Amino acid sequence: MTRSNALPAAAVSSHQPGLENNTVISLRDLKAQCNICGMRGLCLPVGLSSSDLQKISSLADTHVKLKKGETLYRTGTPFTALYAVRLGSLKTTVLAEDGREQVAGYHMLGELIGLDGIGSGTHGCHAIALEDTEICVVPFEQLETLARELPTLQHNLHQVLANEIIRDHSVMLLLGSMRAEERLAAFLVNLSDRYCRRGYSSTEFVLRMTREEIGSYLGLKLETVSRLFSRFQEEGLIQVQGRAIKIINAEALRNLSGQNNNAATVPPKEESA
Amino acid sequence: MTRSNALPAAAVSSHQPGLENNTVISLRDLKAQCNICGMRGLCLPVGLSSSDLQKISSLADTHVKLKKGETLYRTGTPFTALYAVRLGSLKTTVLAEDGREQVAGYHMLGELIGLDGIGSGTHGCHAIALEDTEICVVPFEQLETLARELPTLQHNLHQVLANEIIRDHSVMLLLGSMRAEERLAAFLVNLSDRYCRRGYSSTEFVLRMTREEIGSYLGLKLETVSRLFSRFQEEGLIQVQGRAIKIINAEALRNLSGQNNNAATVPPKEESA
DNA sequence: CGACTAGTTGAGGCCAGTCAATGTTGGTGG
DNA sequence: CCACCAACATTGACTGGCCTCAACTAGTCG
Repeated sequence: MTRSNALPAAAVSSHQPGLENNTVISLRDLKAQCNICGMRGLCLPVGLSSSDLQKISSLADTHVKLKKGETLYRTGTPFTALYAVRLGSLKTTVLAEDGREQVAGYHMLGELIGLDGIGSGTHGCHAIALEDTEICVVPFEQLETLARELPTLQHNLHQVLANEIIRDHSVMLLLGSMRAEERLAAFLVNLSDRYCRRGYSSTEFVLRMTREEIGSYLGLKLETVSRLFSRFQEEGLIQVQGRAIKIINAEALRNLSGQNNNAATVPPKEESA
Repeated sequence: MTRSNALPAAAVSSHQPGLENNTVISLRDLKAQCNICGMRGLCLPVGLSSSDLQKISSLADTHVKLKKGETLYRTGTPFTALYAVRLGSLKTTVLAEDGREQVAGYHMLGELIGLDGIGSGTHGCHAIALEDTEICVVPFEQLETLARELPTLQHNLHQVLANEIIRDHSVMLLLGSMRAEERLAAFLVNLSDRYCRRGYSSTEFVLRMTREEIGSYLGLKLETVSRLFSRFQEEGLIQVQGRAIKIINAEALRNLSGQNNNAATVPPKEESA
């Protein structure tokens, strides 16, 4: 639990969030501001002038590096900032009172996490890096202040929050009314879409999480997940080699998942898992 | 689909949302502003001066009455406003692409719904009255404008959004890792708490929804719900008479639901379902 | 009164969980 | 470099909780 307080010399006056085991670095010198950040269109929906982006990027010039397995924040720690994933990926997990833990979401680059802390002032879940990960820290108080000046930013923030609600609803639908094979298919389709949107292959990717973590997210046991991977392979839907996945029959997967791919009529929208 | 355009004479200039089969009435004359509305502390977390409240209440002086079964908004209809429940209750339901429908939440007086529409500009679920219901319409554009002037209101709005995310997470936990009896117990405990917070009995209340709707929300079939009600009664946990519920052994229910009632150490927070 | 909806209860089946044995992979230190 | 270990993954046999199908009851409304 060594807590790094090596704050950058930057003008960010926000209180340092409860980071653990992390290295805090300043990327000011690297000129890694939001307007040259590749994630710009994902993090904050487009529609901001470059001068506005300048203001935002000056907000978020604190960065954090996490090694695989390290924690960005924990349930109950004070909420002070939102976090944008610049590189890598994380899982968020929620805890039941009785100790049961469940993966609430997987987050990859360009996604904003920590939103659930706004309500109570403390984080409502754990965020743990699934691989070496780089995070952009956005002090929330300052974001709120800036949002009062920039209506577009304000609206974007509201959209990000509302999209998280939409995402949660689709997970509820998955958990509440889909069978195991449908859940796993939906999971793969979702990952595929998100990789695709980021310019990666939609058909070949490497899972960053264990079978158990997948199961936790989908409300299944790890053995069930493993069996389904094997079955999907037998049926020619995918090829599995450990965590390496190759999608062979995307259409069949999409049908299984309940999302007919004539959904091309619907504009693809950012939806994380 | 008769659409009432009987807008009140009030100064609300917002475009009328896609209401269906509803009567729109002005309560200006009834002086039913937020600051005398009994729901003030629930709707918008406290911390606003009375003059600020005045501004907000002038925003929300359009009211809607729904009869049982009527729709407040539908999936896909344009989002223009948030809705506060003044009286009665509603369910919201989400639709899968393949037509499957699932109850996403039950909302009673003092709760704010329609939040999910912010993201895409169209509603992401249906909202249907479970009984005769009165709704307070809060035009969202104007709310955003006002939020830029009133930091407290701005923050409250963020909190309401974030609390919805928290709530969804607890539903995900329920659906993903609890057994049928635990789910139903959690449902009853949740209702009990919410009635209690509103000054109603926490031990005797009347369900506003069918067994099927309960099942849909909990990821169970109606027969399972019915059987569990019977079993809970046999075991002396509750008394059931159709939709009338009397909780006999609240502690046992709470234990079943995974929320030990020593959770009195944790400040009870508003959490809808 | 008949038609309809909501709810209860029973019998049987199936999907996913549980338990257990074995195989595979990746990191570490000698 | 390889042996070793721990974590991760696969597969099989069996179990059980919830679903499905079905019959019946109770209350409601025209």
